[in-house]
Amino acid sequence: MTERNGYQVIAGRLADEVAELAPGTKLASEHELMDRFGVGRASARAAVQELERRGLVRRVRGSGTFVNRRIDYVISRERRPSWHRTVESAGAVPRSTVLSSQLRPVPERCAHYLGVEPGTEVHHMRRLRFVDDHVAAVGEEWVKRDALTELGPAMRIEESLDELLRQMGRVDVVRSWCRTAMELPSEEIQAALEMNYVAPVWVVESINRDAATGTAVTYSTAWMRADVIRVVMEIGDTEPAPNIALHR
Amino acid sequence: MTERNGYQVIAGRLADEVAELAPGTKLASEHELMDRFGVGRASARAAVQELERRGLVRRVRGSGTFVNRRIDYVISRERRPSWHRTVESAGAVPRSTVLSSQLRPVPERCAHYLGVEPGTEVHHMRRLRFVDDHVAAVGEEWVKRDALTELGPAMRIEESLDELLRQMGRVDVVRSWCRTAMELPSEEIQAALEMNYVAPVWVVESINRDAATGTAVTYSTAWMRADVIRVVMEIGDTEPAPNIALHR
DNA sequence: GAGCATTTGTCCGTATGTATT
DNA sequence: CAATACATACGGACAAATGCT
Repeated sequence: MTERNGYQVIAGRLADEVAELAPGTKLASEHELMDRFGVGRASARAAVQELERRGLVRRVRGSGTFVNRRIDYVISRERRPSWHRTVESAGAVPRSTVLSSQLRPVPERCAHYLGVEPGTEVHHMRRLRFVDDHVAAVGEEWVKRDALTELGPAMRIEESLDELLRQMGRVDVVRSWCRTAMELPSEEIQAALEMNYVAPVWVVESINRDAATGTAVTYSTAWMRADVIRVVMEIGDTEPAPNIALHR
Repeated sequence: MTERNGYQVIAGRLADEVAELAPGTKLASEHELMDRFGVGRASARAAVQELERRGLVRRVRGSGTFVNRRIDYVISRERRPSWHRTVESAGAVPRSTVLSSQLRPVPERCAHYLGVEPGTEVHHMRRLRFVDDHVAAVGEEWVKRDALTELGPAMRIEESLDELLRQMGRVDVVRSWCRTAMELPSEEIQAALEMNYVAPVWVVESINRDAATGTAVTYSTAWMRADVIRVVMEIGDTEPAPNIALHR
């Protein structure tokens, strides 16, 4: 008698093992799991899919199953989130590419946020963010022209927009408003995030304003893959405890 | 020629249909889908499971597959979230039950939050929340004794703790700090939420303080099923636009 | 570039278990 | 008790992507 099996039991066992492995490590293939646990392919497969649902592994057709790494992205009033710093401090390799950068007339909703007439030309930028060369997020940013004369060449570097505005434009940008939720992505976003399946993604909208004048300067929306990023959002005037371990 | 199929295509078709149906409506069974789309059980099943992953349906063994309803739970600095009001305004039926209510010595972390000695006796309460008689959330609340002499009998009613403190205790409670994230639930929480599978849940921690004195009065943690509740979190001093339709 | 083995993705048919009605 | 419906499982097959030769 081997033991009572069931794919849930196998998944639990594998989950324990995966917890001990470094991100990127390759797991046993479905065939190997079949032999190891004495089950059919359906069960072996179901177990690994269970791990995928839990966000513990990432599967690549033709290649294998790998231990996943998820990064905490903390959003709070005070903190200025930097993609590179966040990813690096998690021990991963950050990268970002500029997909497009140009002047564009603002769509209606954005115009409202920035407090300008719809159709006004503002800087518009799309960026892709990577973690360990895996697509993690796409973002869209709108910047009023009076905050910055030109955006294109300056943004070649891997810097945050806030940083740039503080240096190039002489604006002290502070977060004015931010909303986070999860949604099913549009097909466009899904394609940009290279998701070949439908799953909820984080949507982070934010408005930054000039600390001096109080007027809105940038509006941005970011879509983040939930299997790569875990958004943690904090509201509050007090930092309650430094030693909170949220995710074991 | 019928058409090219694939469970993703079937799922897409079904998703469109489900969008038109009222929450609670029963879907066609897997057998019926087999006949309708001319596929095997595996494909019909995969399609419906896809809808479940998207949060569009809820499946009950022995009973069937039903159109799901997900409720937005908005957390912001200003707003005092009321379970009953939130659920009701979404057109659903709220309910909550008190699992336990007693004086208990605070655990370490909570003591730190409330600013009391570990082991001090405070009110402790566990509540279960329902939406349309489906388990939606479990919460744990800690209240300092000086804010309220007795908690038990008063909380039989379906009211918010904030409300009670404002009436019984003469305390004006304001949200001081709040953190939201998603985590894989512990087995205990999973059981309380009646989840027979493992999936991430919302974790909302918050500290409320007396507006007058500024000292912390309550600390609470809530775990919410992501298939029932969608947490939206807002940080900000401005309400940017009244007409934002987040979820189509 | 072509060819090949590996690995996951999709699908079929069938069967049995288990909860609900 | 019986019918229904979802959950789990087996074995087999081919497709598609990847990586190596």
